[in-house]
Amino acid sequence: MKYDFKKIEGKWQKEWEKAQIYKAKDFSNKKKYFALVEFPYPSADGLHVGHVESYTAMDIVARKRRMEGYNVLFPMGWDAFGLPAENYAIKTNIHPAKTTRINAKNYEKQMRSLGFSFDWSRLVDTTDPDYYKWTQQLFLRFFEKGLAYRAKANVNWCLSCKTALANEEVVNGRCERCGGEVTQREKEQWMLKITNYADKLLAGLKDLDFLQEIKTSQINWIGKSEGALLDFSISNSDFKVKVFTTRPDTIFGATYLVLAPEHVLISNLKNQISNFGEIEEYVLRTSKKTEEDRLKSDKDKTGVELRGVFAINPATKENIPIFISDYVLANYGTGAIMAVPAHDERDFKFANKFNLQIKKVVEFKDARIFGSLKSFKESFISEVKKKWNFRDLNNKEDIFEIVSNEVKDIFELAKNNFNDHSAVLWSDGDVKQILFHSDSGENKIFDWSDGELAKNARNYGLMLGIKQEFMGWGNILEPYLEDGKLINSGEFTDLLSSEKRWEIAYSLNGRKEIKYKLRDWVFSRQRYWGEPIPLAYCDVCSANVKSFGIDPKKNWSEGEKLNPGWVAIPEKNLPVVLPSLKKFKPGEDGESPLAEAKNWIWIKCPKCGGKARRETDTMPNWAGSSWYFLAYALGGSLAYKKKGSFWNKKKLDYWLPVDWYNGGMEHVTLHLLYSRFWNNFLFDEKLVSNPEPFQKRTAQGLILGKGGVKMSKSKGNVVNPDVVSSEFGADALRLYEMFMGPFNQAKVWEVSGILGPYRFLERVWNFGTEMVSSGVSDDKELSVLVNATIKKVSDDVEKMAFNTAVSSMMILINSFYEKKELSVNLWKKFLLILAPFAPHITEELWQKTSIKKSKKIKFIHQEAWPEYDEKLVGDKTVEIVIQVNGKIRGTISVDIGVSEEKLKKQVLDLEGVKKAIDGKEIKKVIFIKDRLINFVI
RNA sequence: GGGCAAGUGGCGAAAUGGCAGACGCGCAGGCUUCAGGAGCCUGUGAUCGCAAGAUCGUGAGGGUUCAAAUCCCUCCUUGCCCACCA
Repeated sequence: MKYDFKKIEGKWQKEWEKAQIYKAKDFSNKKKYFALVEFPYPSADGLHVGHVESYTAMDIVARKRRMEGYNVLFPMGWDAFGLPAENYAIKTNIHPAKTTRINAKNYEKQMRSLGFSFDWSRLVDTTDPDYYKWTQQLFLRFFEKGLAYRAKANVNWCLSCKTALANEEVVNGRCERCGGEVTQREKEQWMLKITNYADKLLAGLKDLDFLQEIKTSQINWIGKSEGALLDFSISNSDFKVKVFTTRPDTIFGATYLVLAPEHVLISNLKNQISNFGEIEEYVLRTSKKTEEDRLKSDKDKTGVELRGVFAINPATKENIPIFISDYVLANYGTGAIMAVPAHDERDFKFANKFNLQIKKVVEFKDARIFGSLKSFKESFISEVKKKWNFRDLNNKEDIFEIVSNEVKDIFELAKNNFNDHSAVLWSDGDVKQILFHSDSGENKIFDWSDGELAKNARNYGLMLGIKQEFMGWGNILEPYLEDGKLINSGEFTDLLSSEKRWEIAYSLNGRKEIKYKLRDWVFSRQRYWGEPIPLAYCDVCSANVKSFGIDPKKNWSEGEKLNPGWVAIPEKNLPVVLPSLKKFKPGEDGESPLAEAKNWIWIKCPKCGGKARRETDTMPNWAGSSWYFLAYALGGSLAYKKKGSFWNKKKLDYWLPVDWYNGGMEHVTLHLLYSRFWNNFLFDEKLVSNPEPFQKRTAQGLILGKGGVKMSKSKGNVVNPDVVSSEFGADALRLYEMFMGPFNQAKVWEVSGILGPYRFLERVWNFGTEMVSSGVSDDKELSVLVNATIKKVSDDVEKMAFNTAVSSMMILINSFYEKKELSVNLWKKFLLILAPFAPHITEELWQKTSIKKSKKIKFIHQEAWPEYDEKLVGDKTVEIVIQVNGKIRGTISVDIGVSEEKLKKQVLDLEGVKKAIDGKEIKKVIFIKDRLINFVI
């Protein structure tokens, strides 16, 4: 009988669907397991092979968990708001809701045909008004608690289209559509105060089982840094400049200040600045700078000095110049820095360009001693290696380095151990000496604090890449960025910079301050195809809030107090449904397309009954995906479409947190951070019981097209999973994607690669239909191998080492073929471990074997995951490697657990070993039980 | 410029201190077949050798170790993410 995957796959997909075996039950005696994959944006192109990779992996996990007796929730949905649907609508005038519906249907069909065990009854769709009603309601919570506020933020602005652009629409600083120039333009927008949660989002990571690189990217994005705020007075003025620095210990080396071009001090000091015209011009120029220009000017720092004014360094009391430059950002820290060119790379570059004083205030704590290997006798090298941290720097001159503060001892040792080459040893530490053994046989010691002598020493042939500042002469060539010993620092001189960092700050009336790179989340988009922001603006209420201040009788929420005039649409009027429009294009003046819906905009103010205008901006894509996992737990569309209360904390408590979340590496910063932020906030609002939504998070590697490049329509290298599965079957496609390579690494799609897994399935089919019979009893060797494979596959799935799991099953079927027959018992175990990977073929073959069916259990996917017998995993005998001096001279097969003595006798009698040892004395024997024996001669 | 990965046969890769190249693709040969982009079997890192076997071999160089693809140092290359974050 031929392996007819088309017939088999369709048949079982229908049967499973009929029996509803993947439906998750709220509450159960079984332990729950929530397996989550990122829900896709249903594009017109259909499913991508990258989706298939992620879904197959988690499908395997979900199926295995069910077999292990868990109550599993493995849901799917549509993250359907987005730019492509909107752009398509602009082009064709077809409503995005319609295209979305068609695309989603196609996605569902494709996913079903691949046999994923999703619980389709819980499907969610972010563009469903019944869904985004809750997205809006949750947003209003942020608003009511004062976590949403209006502020000016930059948007990408196309000068020729006169519209705001999404980041995706800006390509190399130009508009994707018309190729016009893109600049930044300020616009008032809604912001979410994610920075309030910066600390929680950082601390919360600690106990989570995320891949380390994912944690790192979250940590870096939050970017916590601890610094000091310090005041610099301005000479002849009452104004002060506050600077933020992480290195207050270097303040004695602060030789100038730099302000961001937007800094208020500039206008405050207008009358005292003699070159104000020049300053104004610079400010104007930088404000016009596009992203592109800034990239170009990366290397070359620009700036202008504020002439006529000076700041006073609070540590040295010296007058220092003030500059403005766009390398200082207005919206980080205080928008002003103290520049320490000797110890900061950017300040160093700037100082060199403008010829400013560079003052060194920190130096290396230990001595760093360099020498040339050729200069010293073996005895010196071996002695030094024993006592100190010796590193061979592997320059052509064989330079080594020792980091130590025992310079004197090392020099003492060196004196007596010269070769007769010219010898070199130098140090930049406490003992500033150079030992030198000249060609004429003379030993000389130079004190290098004496610049002249040291220069002479150099002429003897000492220059082997010595950095000049180590020698204590000449200019500083590069800044020293690390901690070390303070110099030129008043009372703190000779103390350690790391220990005195805060003391120095406090002594100058500074205070500690924690800053984050993380900025508040710009939550407005000037777009049609997103959730309307459920707020309205009312002039009367604005005046009321402002004039009454905080009047408790008026019942103003925090958000309404924070944003005078802005009032929430009441819950009973949600959802605020997107009005249908004729034109979807963003407005010419930077307004959202919704501003064109004249009938929709004007409403009765929910607060005072007057005239109010709706917010016309919509929410960003990230909104709907910030809580979709909660919607699944709450029952999905069936639940949110039903009247009555959708939010059910008992269900959330049961299912959350997500036990395992897998998705793309491209979403491990923003989406992950945003959804953790929402969940943390909902926890504070007592709407959920865990601050952290995801217990474990992993990521798959990209699947690339030919030549290792990203798959894209324009390159014509997109692989359609439908085409592959109609030729080789869903099981073969699933297996191939798991077999391709390490799950978390980027992999290149190779058409011919699928043949291996396909042939494997054919072999499984042929063996199962022809060579398994009830008359055969368990073969001993095969029992052992089946056991080992169960263990291997069980472990590998947990590690996401799917490629080696598949290969171990290939090895197993190859061994079955070698024996030419197999017992039903072992065959069933094999089918069970293969079932999560290839659900259809295993179901068909399972049904063909003589199995007991019960009312409850009809399918292989309802059976229990096979256990392995630890005693049967290994063989009774084991191959031991025999080495002589680390080289392999043979192997020997012995009983497991054999002792060193016994093995030694046996091994030394072997011809090959005798020959290798050649009668020499055995100095040492290394014996690793059941692994290896190594004779050192 | 910064951060994070990764470099192993003709190719995808395995081995995370203990027999480098499992498993698969491709290739070569054999069996079977009217036929095959089918199935089964055998071989397949390089060099030398009829063979047994020997030597070399995991981006380059060095170090630690009885033993290194694996750990440490320096450098090179590629990919991804981020752009002056004090």
